[in-house]
Amino acid sequence: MTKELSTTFDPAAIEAKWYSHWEENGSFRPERPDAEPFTIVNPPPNVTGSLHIGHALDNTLQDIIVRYERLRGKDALWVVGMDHAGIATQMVVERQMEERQDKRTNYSREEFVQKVWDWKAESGGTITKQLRRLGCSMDWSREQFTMDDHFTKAVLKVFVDLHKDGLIYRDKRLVNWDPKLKTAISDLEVETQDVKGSFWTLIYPLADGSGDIRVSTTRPETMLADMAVAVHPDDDRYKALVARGAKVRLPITGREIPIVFDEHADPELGSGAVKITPGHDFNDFDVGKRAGFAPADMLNMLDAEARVCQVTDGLIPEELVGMDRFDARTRVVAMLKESGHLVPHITKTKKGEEVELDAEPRTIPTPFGDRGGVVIEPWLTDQWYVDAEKLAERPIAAVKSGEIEIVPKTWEKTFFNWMENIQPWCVSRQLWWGHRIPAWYDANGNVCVAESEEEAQAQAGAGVVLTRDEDVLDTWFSSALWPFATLGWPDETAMLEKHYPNNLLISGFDILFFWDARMMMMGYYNMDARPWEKLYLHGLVRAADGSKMSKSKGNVVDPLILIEKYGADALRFFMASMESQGRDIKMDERRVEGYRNFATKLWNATRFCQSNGIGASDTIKAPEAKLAANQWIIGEVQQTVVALEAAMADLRFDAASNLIYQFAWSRFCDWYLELIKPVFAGDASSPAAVETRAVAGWALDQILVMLHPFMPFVTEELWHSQGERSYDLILAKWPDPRAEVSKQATDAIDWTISLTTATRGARNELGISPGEKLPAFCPAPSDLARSVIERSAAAIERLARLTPVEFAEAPEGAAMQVTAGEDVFIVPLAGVIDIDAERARLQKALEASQKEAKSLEGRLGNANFVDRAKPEAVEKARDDLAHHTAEIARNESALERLG
RNA sequence: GGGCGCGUAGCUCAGUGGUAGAGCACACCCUUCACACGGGUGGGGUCGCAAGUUCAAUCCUUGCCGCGCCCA
Repeated sequence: MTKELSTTFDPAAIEAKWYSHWEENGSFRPERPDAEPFTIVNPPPNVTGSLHIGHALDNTLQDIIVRYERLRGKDALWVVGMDHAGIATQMVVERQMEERQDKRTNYSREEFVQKVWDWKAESGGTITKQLRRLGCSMDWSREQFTMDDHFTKAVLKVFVDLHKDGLIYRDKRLVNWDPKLKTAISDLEVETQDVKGSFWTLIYPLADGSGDIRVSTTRPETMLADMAVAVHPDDDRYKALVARGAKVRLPITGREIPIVFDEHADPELGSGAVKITPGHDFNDFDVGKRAGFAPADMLNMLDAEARVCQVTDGLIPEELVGMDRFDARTRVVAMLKESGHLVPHITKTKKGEEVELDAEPRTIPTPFGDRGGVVIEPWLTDQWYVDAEKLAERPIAAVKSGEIEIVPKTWEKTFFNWMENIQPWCVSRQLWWGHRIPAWYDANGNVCVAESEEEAQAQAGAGVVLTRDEDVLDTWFSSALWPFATLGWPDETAMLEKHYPNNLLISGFDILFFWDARMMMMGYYNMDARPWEKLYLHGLVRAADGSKMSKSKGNVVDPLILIEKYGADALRFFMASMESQGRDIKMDERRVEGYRNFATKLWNATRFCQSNGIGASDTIKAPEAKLAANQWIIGEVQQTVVALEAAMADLRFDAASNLIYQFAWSRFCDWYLELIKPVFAGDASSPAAVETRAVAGWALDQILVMLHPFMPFVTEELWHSQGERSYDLILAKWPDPRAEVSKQATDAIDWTISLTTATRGARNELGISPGEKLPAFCPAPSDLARSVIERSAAAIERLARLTPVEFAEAPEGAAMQVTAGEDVFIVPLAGVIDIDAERARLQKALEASQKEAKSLEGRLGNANFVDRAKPEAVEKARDDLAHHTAEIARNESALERLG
């Protein structure tokens, strides 16, 4: 029994109902122990996060794939969970504390961490509810969190293993330091932005008073910790100075520093000499090391908040100590100017007047922390580093050999470029929220790395007092374990056995390095196998004007609002149909609206079916069909399934969604339903009506199944509205028509369609009412035309609105002419027709054919073409020419008849 | 500076070595018994520019112009 549908489709009314139905019934991961596994892990959203449009895209694509594979009978597992997001989460909780005039350091570490857990319990994980709104069918029963106990166990093991293998080590070197968050961050978390700045030139007097040397810098305050001046070894200007061991006496501090040779100095740039501050600049650090300074001896003039602190030689004037780095810059420049150690920059105004500036204005590429948003300070500290270069070897080889496929392939170059030039990965963070580093130190600074304090103690020996490392690990260190730690690793579980390697990963290209590449490294290292077979990278969702969406610009589009307006199905379909490989998606709300209309169209088509007794089909195989229209739609279903499967195999979401859209609307609704209407006008129990109800019900079911991955809600609702079902659509069987369709039948329908279209066009141009039924004459019908008209006069009457059609010469008089295939129909319209309009119409068609024919003749007359082109191309040209030649004749005789 | 991508109808986008398509928008017609969130018909594009390869280029090659992103 079908269930009557309301006349309008209201997405909101059905979405919540079906989602909870599926979830409560365990439909997202039914028991399929013997089925082939299909596994995909969801990029774990931050526990602090809420659903933005990028998540909507990413998760829609994954859900389409998972629902598709589930329908195809696989044991489809979509792993879901959240990331503890060290910095972001700690920031959220600290900000809340600030609002209450409270701060983290008012609490012990344990107390603070407990507060974070409290926060998570209360307000974390908003996004998990929102993913449900989108219809995502992940396995919530196994929801994961990167701070779960078993995850912590995995993280500790990886750290200890890497340490044992020498792939993780502690080192003193410059790191990217975020003075706002007071933690180290990795290279990837630094964003370089161009900032308007200045380029100052300083005068450094030689210590022996014999002259001076000039250096230029964008960061003059660092001169307080300068340890050398470098010049190029081939720079003749300075060879003598270096040879006699000349030294520089720095202004302000009075420190005496050497002049050294180093390739880093560029003779072409300014004076060719550069100041060297090994403790505060990445290049200078290397120069300093080459000049013989040990990292431990490098001067450090900034504290964790980037305020000036006293250096070990105590030469910074007291008035500067405690100053913020930018205030110190201003002050140092003023002091240098005052003492005559600043070279003014002379420039001309637009009017040509000379002016003197303290510095040359310049655009400076400046590093910013992606979280804290402040300028990053290269800072000398002890941190833990992962030997990324070593871990990158197998992922590089895997992508090269095709063991891991990156889709679209264009990303491979970017991947190799980064992986082949990878730097050590700084993994320690000076935070409290996260996986605490499993390293313990004795009083002398000796380190023991172990999975537990007991083991560390055992390593150190009884009685030795150990202190645990205060730092936590980079959040990406733990999320890199996601493809296997979520399956139970390091325990050897059945889940792990069955679902690792995963089949596919879908992520935005923006986390290719942060996450995807690191999953590859960790997958090979810990599992000795690729994390997934395929990596699909999609683009960004941009604002309607093509700009990046950002809160500060105020141009973000909230996916939940779109869902409320148009329904989750419409938003999902939009995402899928816009997702072509290698391109960003520009937001276009009109399109979302269009896909809402599509859902409504399908809804109404189903209502039509119901009103004609077309209900749920009970067969996967196509029903037996004799009628041409029924055979035709079965053939169309077959073709659509094949094309859809091909598109899905290639991860062409746009092609896949457009195929099902076109089939449902342009084939099923526009033609098939119209073609079968006459069948229901007669005896409802006739064999034709019985057959048609069976085929129509079956075809509609196939649409629902094929569309389900894209529009899960409306399809499930319609599925059940069609009658009793032995299973929900989410767990239905993928189409498998297995039918033979006669060419005669499909030709008949194709011909009917072309006759209908031609007649409508002619009527429209001649201003004849579209509904008016007209008699027609077909003096020389083809076999096809004769059989269609004899068998399906009702369809011709209804669609082309031609009746009766006589196989005879048309009477004399004004008439319009339409053609279908090679058949000519003459429709007498004496007294009604506008002869000039018909003449113009025929003339236009004649000219179009003449133009085509001329071009084809030209091509066929070219011996080069006939000899060298592919035979199919030549044959097609000949067929086309024959067709156009016949068209010309038909139009000419029609014009003749008009006189 | 290096790398990548894009430029096709008014807009958002597909596409193929054989003279171009979709959705929306637009124009006209239709309140026909599923649907006006609809039906029908139509207009609209020297496929960024130039050269080359080819019988044939929107598609392949090179250069240029414009736009965007990533890395240094």
